Amino acid sequence: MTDTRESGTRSRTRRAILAAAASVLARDRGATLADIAEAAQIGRSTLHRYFSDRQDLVNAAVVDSFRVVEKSTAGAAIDQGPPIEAMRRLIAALVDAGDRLAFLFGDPRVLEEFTACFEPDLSVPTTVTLIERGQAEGVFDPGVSAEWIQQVLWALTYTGWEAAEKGLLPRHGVAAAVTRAFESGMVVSPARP
Amino acid sequence: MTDTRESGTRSRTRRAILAAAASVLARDRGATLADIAEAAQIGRSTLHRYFSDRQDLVNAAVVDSFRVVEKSTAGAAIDQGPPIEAMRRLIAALVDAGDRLAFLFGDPRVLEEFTACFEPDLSVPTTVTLIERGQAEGVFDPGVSAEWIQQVLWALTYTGWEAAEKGLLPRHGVAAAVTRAFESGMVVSPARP
DNA sequence: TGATAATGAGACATCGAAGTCTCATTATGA
DNA sequence: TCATAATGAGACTTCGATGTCTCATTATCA
Repeated sequence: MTDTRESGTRSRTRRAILAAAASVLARDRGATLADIAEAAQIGRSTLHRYFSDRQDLVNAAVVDSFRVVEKSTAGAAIDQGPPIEAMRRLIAALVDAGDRLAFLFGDPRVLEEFTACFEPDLSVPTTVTLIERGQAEGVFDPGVSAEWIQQVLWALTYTGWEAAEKGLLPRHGVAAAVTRAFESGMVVSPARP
Repeated sequence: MTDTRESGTRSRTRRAILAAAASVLARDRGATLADIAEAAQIGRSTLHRYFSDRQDLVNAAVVDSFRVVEKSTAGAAIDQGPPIEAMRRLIAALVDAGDRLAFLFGDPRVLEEFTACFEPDLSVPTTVTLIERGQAEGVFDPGVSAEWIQQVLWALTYTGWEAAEKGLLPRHGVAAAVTRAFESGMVVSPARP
C-alpha cells in the first residue's frame, strides 16, 4: 500500500508529520497547522507540500492512526490463548499506542466519518471478535453487546492515557489500572443489580 | 447568586443560550456561534447581547454546567445511605445531566482551566467524598486513588451518553449499563491480576 | 393602549488561520 | 563533486468566523 515511488526522506518526513498531527490534535483539536508543523519540526510550507488541505491531513492522520492501532492489536495476538490473557495483552498494546488512540477516540466525529468508508484489514483479528469469543466462553459479560464492551475498553484506555497526561497516574501503572477497571470495576465485592 | 435585576424574559433567554451552548458544543466543539444561536432558536445578534465574546459564552456555559451537575449530584443525596446505593443514584443523576457532563468532560482543557479558579459549593457533598467513604468501608477498591475512580466514573457515564447518541444503547438502559460496568467491570468471574 | 424591553435580520469591518507562491539554502545520492 | 531533491523563511491572498452596529418589528408589562 505504501507508495514505493516515494523517497526515503519524503517517507520519513511524511511519517513525522502524521505522528505529530495525531499527537498534537489528541491534546488540542483546535490546534493550528503551524502548531503541528512545529511539533513535527518542519516548516509550515513543507507541511503543505505533503498535505494540500487541513482536511487532507486529518484524513491521512486518521487512516494512519488506524493502521498503527491495528498493528498494535495484531502484535497482541488476540486470537490466541485465553480471552482474559489476550485482552490484557491488547490493553497493554492500546496503552502503548496512547497518542493515536486518544486522537481517534477523542473526536467522535472523526471516528464516525471513517468507520463507514474505511475498510479494515481483514487479515487482522478484530477486537470485537475477541470480545465475542470471550463472551461465548462465558468470560466476558454476555449480558451486554460486544460493541458496548469495546466502547468501554476504549474509554478506559483513553481515560488512563489522559490520567497519565495529567499526572494522576504514573505512566507505568496505566495498563494495570485500566486492566483492573475493565475486569473488575471499582467495587470490591460486586453485587449485580 | 442570580442577578435579580435581570428580567424574567432575559433570564429565560440566557438559560436557553447556555443550555444550547452546552448541548451543541458537547457534540461538536468547533461549532459556530451561529450554530449555537440556531439551536437556542434566537438570532446571532441576540446572542452577542448576552455574551460579548465566544470565550465569555464558553466560560459561562462551563460554570452553568458545573452548577447543573452539582445540583444533580446534590439531588442524589450521596452523603446518605450505603455507598453502593448512593453511587447508583449518582450515576442515574449524571446520566440525566448527560449533555452537560459530555460538554464538561469532552473537553479536558475546559475542565482544567476552571478547576483552578472555580470554587465549588462547599455545602454540596462531593463525589470524591463519597468515593473515599466507600473506600473506607471497603466497598470501593481501596487499591487505587479516589481521583482515578472518579475519572472512571465520568468516563463510563460519558461513554454511555455517547453510546446512546449513536444508538448503540437504548436511552433507558444507559444508567444500568454504566452502573454495571462501574461496579463489576466486563468480566464475569474476575481474576485480580 | 402606550411606553419600553427584547428581538431578528442583515450590513459591515476585523482578525486569524488557511492556503499559495517565490527564492535562497541545505541535504541527498549517483 | 555535482545535479537534484527537499526544505525553511516569509510575503501574499483568500476565506470564514467573529464582533459591531443600525433599524424595523415584536413582545411584555404597567
